[in-house]
Amino acid sequence: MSYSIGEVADKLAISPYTLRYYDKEGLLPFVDRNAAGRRRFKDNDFNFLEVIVCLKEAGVPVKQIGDFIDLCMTGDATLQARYDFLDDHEAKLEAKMARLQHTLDFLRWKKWYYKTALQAGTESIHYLPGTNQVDPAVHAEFNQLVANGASPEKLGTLN
Amino acid sequence: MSYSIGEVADKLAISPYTLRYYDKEGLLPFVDRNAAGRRRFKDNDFNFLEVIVCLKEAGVPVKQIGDFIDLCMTGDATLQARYDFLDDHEAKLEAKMARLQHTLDFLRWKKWYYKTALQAGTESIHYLPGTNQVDPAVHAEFNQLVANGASPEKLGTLN
DNA sequence: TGTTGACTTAGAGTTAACTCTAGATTATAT
DNA sequence: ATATAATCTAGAGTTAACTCTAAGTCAACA
Repeated sequence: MSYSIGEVADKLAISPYTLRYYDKEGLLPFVDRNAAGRRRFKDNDFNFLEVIVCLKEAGVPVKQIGDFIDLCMTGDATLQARYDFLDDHEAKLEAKMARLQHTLDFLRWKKWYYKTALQAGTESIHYLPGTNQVDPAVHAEFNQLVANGASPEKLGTLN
Repeated sequence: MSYSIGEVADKLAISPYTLRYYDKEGLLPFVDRNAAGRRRFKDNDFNFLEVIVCLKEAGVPVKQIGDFIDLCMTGDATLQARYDFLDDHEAKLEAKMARLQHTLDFLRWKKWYYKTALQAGTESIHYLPGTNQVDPAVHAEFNQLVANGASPEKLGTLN
């Protein structure tokens, strides 16, 4: 079986423009052309495409994805380099996910901050007496609740 | 205590250029100026700044962060809107982290693919006999190993 | 057999988020 | 007192990743 650029675009939920852009940037050297010069994707090409989509999602720049595809086209001499590339980006992705977990924790504490303000009808319950400045103890109070076993993803939930 | 733009930039590990850009985009309406027109950040401003940094990390566009800051400056009438904003972006971040987890799983399976190819000295051990196409059963084999209790983050590790 | 609609290329346009330059002012350190 | 460093604004420049336009080719259907 072979597929047109439009069919592939539909399957991957990305535009034909984007696929042509990737091709221009050297990400799709494996794609065949028919007699009229039109791209014909093979079943095996989806193995490459899912790697491209994965690396995109991982935040790898298009240019570097091109480097990886180059390695793939070169053959067995680059197996180690390809492994190292993936190993590197696995570590980067793990680091990013750890950062995002902290971001999520912060978002949940802020939701709790607003939930309690909402219940009081005013944000000023979190201020230091007689000021417009947030009492640093408020965050500590939230952390205390979490330390005592409360679920952070539930603490800030309304109702 | 008050802080110059350079001191704040150092603390947050972002450039003064970027802070001025954020100010231009309306993210820092709370920052005071001294007699010479220079920005003076207060201790309480760091509460706003850490929200800005958090939303940035969560992938919220600068313009939308500006909308949130506007709500903050308006007062208690916007408490619900601010809660809803954070709730929305919490959900989006959770969805993103789930996608990244799938991406990480894929990266690990590909590492295993190259680890085993490396041990064999050639990628062709994963091809269908007599072709240059990857055997779909290879991925199933990896999933089988994981289902049998192997750790995905260890399976693709060298040594 | 014509007429849609999908495809081709080259190249221009867009957007977000910086990042920097120029020219002026102000603060700090000998 | 003076040189160096930090700050200011307005506005220009950069980069990545698309996104689209124009002008033409090709395929499928009534």
